[in-house]
Amino acid sequence: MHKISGVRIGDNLTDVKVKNRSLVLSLVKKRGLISRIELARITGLTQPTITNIVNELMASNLLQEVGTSDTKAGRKPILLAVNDRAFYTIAISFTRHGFSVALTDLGPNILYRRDSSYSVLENTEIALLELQKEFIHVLEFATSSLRLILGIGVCAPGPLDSDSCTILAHPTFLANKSLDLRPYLQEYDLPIFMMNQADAACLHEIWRGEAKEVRNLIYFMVGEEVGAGIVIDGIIYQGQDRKAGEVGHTSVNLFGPRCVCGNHGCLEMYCNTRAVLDRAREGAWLGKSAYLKDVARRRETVITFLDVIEGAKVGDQFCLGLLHQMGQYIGVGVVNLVNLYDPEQVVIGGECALAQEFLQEPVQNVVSESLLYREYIRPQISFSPWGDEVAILGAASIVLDRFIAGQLGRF
Amino acid sequence: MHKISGVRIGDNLTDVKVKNRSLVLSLVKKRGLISRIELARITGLTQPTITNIVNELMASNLLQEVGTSDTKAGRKPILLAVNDRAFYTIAISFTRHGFSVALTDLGPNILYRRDSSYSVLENTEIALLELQKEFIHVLEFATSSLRLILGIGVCAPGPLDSDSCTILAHPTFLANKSLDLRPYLQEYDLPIFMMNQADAACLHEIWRGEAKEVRNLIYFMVGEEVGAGIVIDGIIYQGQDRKAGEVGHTSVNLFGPRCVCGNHGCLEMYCNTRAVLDRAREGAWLGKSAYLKDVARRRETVITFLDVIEGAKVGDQFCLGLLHQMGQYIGVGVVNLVNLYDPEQVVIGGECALAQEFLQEPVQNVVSESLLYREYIRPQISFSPWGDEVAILGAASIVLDRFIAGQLGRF
DNA sequence: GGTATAATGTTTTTAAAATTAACTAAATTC
DNA sequence: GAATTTAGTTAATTTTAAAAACATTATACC
Repeated sequence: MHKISGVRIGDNLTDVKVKNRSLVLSLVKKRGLISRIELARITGLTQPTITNIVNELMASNLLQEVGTSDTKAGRKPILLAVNDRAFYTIAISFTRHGFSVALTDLGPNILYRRDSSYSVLENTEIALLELQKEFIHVLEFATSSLRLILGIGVCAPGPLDSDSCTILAHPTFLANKSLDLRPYLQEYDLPIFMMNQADAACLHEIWRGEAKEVRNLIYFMVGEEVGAGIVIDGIIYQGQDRKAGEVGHTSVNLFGPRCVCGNHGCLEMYCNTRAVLDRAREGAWLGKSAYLKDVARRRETVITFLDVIEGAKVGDQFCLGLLHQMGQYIGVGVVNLVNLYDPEQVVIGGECALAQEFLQEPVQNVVSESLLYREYIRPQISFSPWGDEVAILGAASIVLDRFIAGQLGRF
Repeated sequence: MHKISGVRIGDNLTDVKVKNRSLVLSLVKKRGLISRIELARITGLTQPTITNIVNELMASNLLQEVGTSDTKAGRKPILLAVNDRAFYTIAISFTRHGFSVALTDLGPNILYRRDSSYSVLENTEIALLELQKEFIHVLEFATSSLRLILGIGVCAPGPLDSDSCTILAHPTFLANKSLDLRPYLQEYDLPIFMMNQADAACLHEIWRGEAKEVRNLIYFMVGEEVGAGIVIDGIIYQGQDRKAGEVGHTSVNLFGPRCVCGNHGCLEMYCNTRAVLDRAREGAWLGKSAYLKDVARRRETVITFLDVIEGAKVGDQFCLGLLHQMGQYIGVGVVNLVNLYDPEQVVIGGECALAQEFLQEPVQNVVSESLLYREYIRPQISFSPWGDEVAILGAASIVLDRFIAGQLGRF
């Protein structure tokens, strides 16, 4: 059963200690400000135990006392907070169009960031050498705190293998072969952690976003790719081989056209931004949307998702219709996910979240009409407000997550 | 965070003890025969710790020494086994057509069983009084071991509320209102645990079926209902409100006809046995199948799923076609589930499993052609061999599961 | 303004768990 | 039949959180 060679599955006293310290640290991180007595109440641990744990974490410079809060009577509780500057991470995010390297603290706040675009890079090898250069640039910026860097978090669309630090396939030109990133990120021998972009973004929502205290969460990411991050009992679930959450390639029209993945009528074919833009271009071409036709002519460039949102904002009926339809398709995805996972909350993220004001209603309507157990459950559905930055913050959150889980030493 | 009033989320020494005893007991249960030294190796606990735990479990009569096994040299390891007769459970299974009450041991082997059919029961109240009668019958059979009964496990199709021991809705006539079973199962004040039938069957596979050592499992149940049991990291996942796994009501044809649930083109509309039988009856009526036409005429009764299987076995092309198509639809479900959950194994159960020989190939073909990450992962797909008995064995497994998890005292 | 009260947080002692190290037991090998 | 190998146990130790007593710091009320 669960025989993972070298991993203890039985518990001993050290495990108890590690788990309780993780628990306290994560509670302080998620609550922001919290007193010892409240920690004791929430965890069920005794006050002396909390005092001891807090003392240790303060000795490691991870926790700080920051003022007091009020009570009706009696001694005021001392508020504790995580010292975000205790440790740092290197965050690397690959997208379809380029990559970014950043230095973040435990916030994770971005302290320094460098972006590169594939468009100016001739081939994969040149791109990776560029990555190496940018990585070293960031390390140089961090020079005074090098010892405090916990590790490197990498996220990318498409399949990865975190153990071998390899991007197995990438949607744009990097994809020619599987890419082992280790040779390019060797300085200081920092540990590398990799995750799918949806899972990484999900970790960001869990650690400092909209879902900090959610036990069971689906982070539904809809952009050029459609995928999901899954949180079960407060822990991200990636599947047996870290390939879970591919909701974009579940069939929602088994009689529909074949997707590039081999499946028929994949959800992604209906609700990703590319599908919307294909319809937008057609609408512009056929003159169904005066706004989009004008954009296409004036800018002599392709229409973007932001153009569609802009069109909707100025009242263009065709753009409004496009987003309404997109919302309905997203709603279908939400219904399927909720019927399968019964989460407490669904956070909708990715580029589509920029169109929240136009998507919210159709999504909610589809859920109200089609969810199997709508009489009994009503999952909270919200949109991520984090925009583009979620990619790099997600990458940083991978390291943060490993650190707080206690699998990264240091405390 | 996860503040469940009254539940400790921090760990202490007692938690370690309970967890390690649970772990040892579950390992012996799942392995069948195992020595102390192997337990030590698998768990990572030391030999003295295992000795202590085993001594305690033997003192509770839960473990027994049963012979030795061989080694190349040295002392032979003493094999340990769970004493299935140490404790008993009452298992109650509701189906569309009736209910069963049984006494089982920890095997769980069925020691005594009584079945009732709704068809001879006038209304819900009479049915529930019948349930009470049967329950008392079973208790009378168990009279000498009453003290050793751990609890009552109940499974049913449709939504339940385990906390209030209530069937919220039932597909057949019991459904008129939500049913609180407590008044009818009060004798001896046994604890009652309820679960959806797919989840219960899944627990059976985990504890003594085909998936005893699987970390991440999907039990895909296809019969009149279509649902799934989900195992994540060795533990059944039921969702925030125990409504997860409703794969039968995920849309696989969002432009398709409306399902009774409100959603469009639900998977259940394509691959459940009723859908197959509708097509079978039509085929018999239109004379597309000589075999089925003959069955319908000869027996003057409706065609059953077993008839279709029988037809396929004697080479009837129409029946073969029906099952082939059913296999393809099941395959679509499997692909969607695997893309979402990335399990180690998928067990296909329910009435459809009787047609394994005809379904296996089309299911596997769809998976080979449509699974997103077919290059990287190859989940094991198998059919449950447990037939009808899985319902009552599943109900018993609910209690077994709670007991071994340590949430049911006694050890 | 001083005393009772209430709430937070700490120190000291204790109990309970698994570990370590040393040991016993039972088999094979030569 | 002695050396070796493997399984299992005993006794002492370490480490953890709990329990009980205590210290600190605020409000309330006369």
